[in-house]
Amino acid sequence: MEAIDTYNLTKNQDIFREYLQFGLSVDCVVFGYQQGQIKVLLVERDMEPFKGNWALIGDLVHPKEDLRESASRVLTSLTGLTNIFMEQFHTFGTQDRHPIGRVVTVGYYSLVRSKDYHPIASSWAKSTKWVNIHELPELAFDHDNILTKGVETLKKSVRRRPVGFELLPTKFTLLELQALYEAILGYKFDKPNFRKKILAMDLLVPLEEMQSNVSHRPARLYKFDLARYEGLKKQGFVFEL
Amino acid sequence: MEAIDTYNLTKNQDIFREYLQFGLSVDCVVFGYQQGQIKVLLVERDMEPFKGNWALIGDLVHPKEDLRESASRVLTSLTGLTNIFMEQFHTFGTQDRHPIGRVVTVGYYSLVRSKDYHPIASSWAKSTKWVNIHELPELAFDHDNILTKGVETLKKSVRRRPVGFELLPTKFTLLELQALYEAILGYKFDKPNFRKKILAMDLLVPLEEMQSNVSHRPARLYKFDLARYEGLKKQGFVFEL
DNA sequence: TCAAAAGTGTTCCGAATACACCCATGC
DNA sequence: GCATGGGTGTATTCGGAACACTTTTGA
Repeated sequence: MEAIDTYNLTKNQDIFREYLQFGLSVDCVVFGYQQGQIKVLLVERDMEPFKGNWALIGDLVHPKEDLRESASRVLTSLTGLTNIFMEQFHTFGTQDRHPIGRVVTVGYYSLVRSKDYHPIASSWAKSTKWVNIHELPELAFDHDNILTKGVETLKKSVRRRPVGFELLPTKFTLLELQALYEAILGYKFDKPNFRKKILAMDLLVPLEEMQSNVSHRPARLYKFDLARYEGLKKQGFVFEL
Repeated sequence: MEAIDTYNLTKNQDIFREYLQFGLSVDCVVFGYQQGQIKVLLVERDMEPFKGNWALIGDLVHPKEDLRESASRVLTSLTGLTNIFMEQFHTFGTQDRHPIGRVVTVGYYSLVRSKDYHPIASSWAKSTKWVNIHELPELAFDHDNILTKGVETLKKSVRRRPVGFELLPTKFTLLELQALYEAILGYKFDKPNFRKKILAMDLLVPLEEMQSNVSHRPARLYKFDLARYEGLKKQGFVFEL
């Protein structure tokens, strides 16, 4: 097969037009943390194809819109939240992934604090729900694929970057943090060792505030020191585990 | 701004057509290792726009072609090589990245053994060359961006996965391997410790063969045991450093 | 006083680091 | 012999794993 010049088609608009036939969308794997479980936000489709099926939230990219902007719009329009952690992880572009035409989709994953989230009614979603990532219904299109890859990405990045903090309320106890990591990674940590390690990084600020109304010794609350993290990162520090 | 239903436009082909206006391309950051340096393969553009500028190798994705397939085709058509290591790393889609229209590009990076590589004449490339990643000429389009991100990706993945082996000839000495890692990461390793660590992983097979015609004690040659690596990986082993 | 979780300290082990040193070859 | 890189051994340090123990609250 002969290669087509990637970038010079001015002189041959016909060929160019032939190649300008792709649809582009973004799909977001939105993670939340509830009842000790990592969950993902799904929407129920209200139209064909895949009517009644559950799907990731996503939309076609507008012609005058950057990718990230588009993903951000999708998230905001459905959750009402702005400034959400969001990162591109993979692009899916097999020919047959969309029944209507050639649509390539860019996958983003994002992390939201469940308490901040209040779903917004939308023309394109019948309903939404949070689903445990191990108890998924069948998903529309190739969204199973996308979701699987998104979960893999989360698992990898969570040990290398303090993304875990995005899922908790701003004030949290060390055991809550530990439980979050355990939920994502699927294995247990030793409590004393986890504490030591995480505190040794000096990224957490102990607050005066304590838990209340718990039938056991109340735990100290901490918050994440983002500014300090940014500073350390510049000096070559890498968060790990 | 109102969200458009991502996936159901059957009933509204006009709107759908409006959104099916994207061009899609792949660009490959091809790494090679020569004279102790990590280099990247560039082509000199022979047409406008950016005529005379250097660029990454890439092409528009054909309508009936998967993404990976497309990247593979680009590589093979230019290098004659098949079965090259190749991995998607990021998708670039700002509106203005291509002067002719809205073209989104998917970035792949790949690793080739320089000795195997023999450039193939092509209609779309005037000439090609290997360039040290720290002495780059100005690049066409947003290829500087893409390249920077590709180098970052290589640096990250090289410590976590034995990608380094793809760049060396099949038989190599431990110091060659060490030098490769040093070139990629930009810092030195302690020789005894590097040896111990890499040998302890049990991924290298010592060969009977030795270096010859060197004016010092000849080093033993090793080869990478891919089968063993795949096996260990299944048992949860992670290559590191 | 008891359950339940918060929180601390200590020991042990293995891996990473830092070196010092010897070996084989070409010239 | 000597320069050059190949290759080995060891002492030390540091961080992680394991685990025992004390503390504080509500009921």
